[in-house]
Amino acid sequence: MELVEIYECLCDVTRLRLLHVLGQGPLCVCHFQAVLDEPQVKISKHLAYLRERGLVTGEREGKWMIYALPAKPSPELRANLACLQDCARENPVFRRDLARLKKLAPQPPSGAGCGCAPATRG
Amino acid sequence: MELVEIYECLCDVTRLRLLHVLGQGPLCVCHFQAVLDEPQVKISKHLAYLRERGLVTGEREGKWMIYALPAKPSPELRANLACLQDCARENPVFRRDLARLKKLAPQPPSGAGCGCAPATRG
DNA sequence: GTCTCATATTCCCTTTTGGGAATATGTTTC
DNA sequence: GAAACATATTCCCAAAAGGGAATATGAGAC
Repeated sequence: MELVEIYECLCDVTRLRLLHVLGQGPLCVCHFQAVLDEPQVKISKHLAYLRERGLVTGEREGKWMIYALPAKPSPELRANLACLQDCARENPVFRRDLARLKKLAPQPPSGAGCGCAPATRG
Repeated sequence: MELVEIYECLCDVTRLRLLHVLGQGPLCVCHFQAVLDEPQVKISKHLAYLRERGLVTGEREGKWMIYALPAKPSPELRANLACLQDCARENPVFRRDLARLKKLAPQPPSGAGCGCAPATRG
C-alpha cells in the first residue's frame, strides 16, 4: 500500500466520512446509509473503492456485509487514520455522522457485529 | 480552510512532494524544479493551487518567488503536515527529493531565503 | 422454487483534473 | 529603452472521477 494511494483515497468527502465512522467500529452498508444519509450506490461504490486499496476490509455476515478498518494497518495508514480522527473532532459534518451513529446503536459496548440483525439471528 | 479541502490538496503526488520539501524551509520555484525534477509549468501550477487554498504562502523576492508553509497553520493543516513528514520518511520518492535538496544547498543553517540568488544580490 | 432483503455492478453522463505548449508578466541588468 | 531571467497564465486536450438509474447477485425466509 503506497502512501500516495492512501492520500488518493482520502480526497473524497464520502470516503473520509466512511473511514471516520469506521473508527467507532465495524458497520454494515445499510447503517452507513443511515449514518451518512447518502444513497446506497454511493456508499457501496466508495466502500468497494476503499476495499480494493486495502483501507477497509469487508466480510459477509448473512445478508449483510460488515466493513471494518484493517486489523493491522500499515504505519502510514495508521497515522493518517489517527490524524483524521483527530481533525474530524471539531468538524460539523463528521460530528453529525457520529451523532447519527449513536442513535442507531444506543446500547453500550455490547460487542460484535454492527447490530444490523434484529432478534431474528442465531 | 476546510478539512476536506486540505485532503483534496493532498491527493496529488506533486503537491505532496512540494509540501514535504517545504518542511525543510522556504524555497523558490527554480529550486523546486531541480528538486522534484519536473517541468516549470507543473511546479508553478501546483504551487498556485496550494497557495489559493492557503496551504502555502508565496512572496516575491526580486526575480524569485519564495514559497513557504504558512507561519500559523490551522490545527488541521499542522496535523496533516506533521503526518506527511512522518510517513514520507521511508518513502523512496520523498527521500530522493530531500537528497536533491541537500545537494542544492550544502551550506549549514545559514538562514533566510532559498539561496537562489548568487553573490550578485545586496 | 419464489419472495424479499442487503449489497454489488453495469452503463452512461457530466464535471473535474492534471498535463503540456505557447505565451504573458514582472524583475533585474545593461 | 532592450535583453535575459524567473515565474505565471492561457488554451487545449485526454483521462479520470463521481454520481445516479437500472439491473444483477447473494442470502435468508417461507
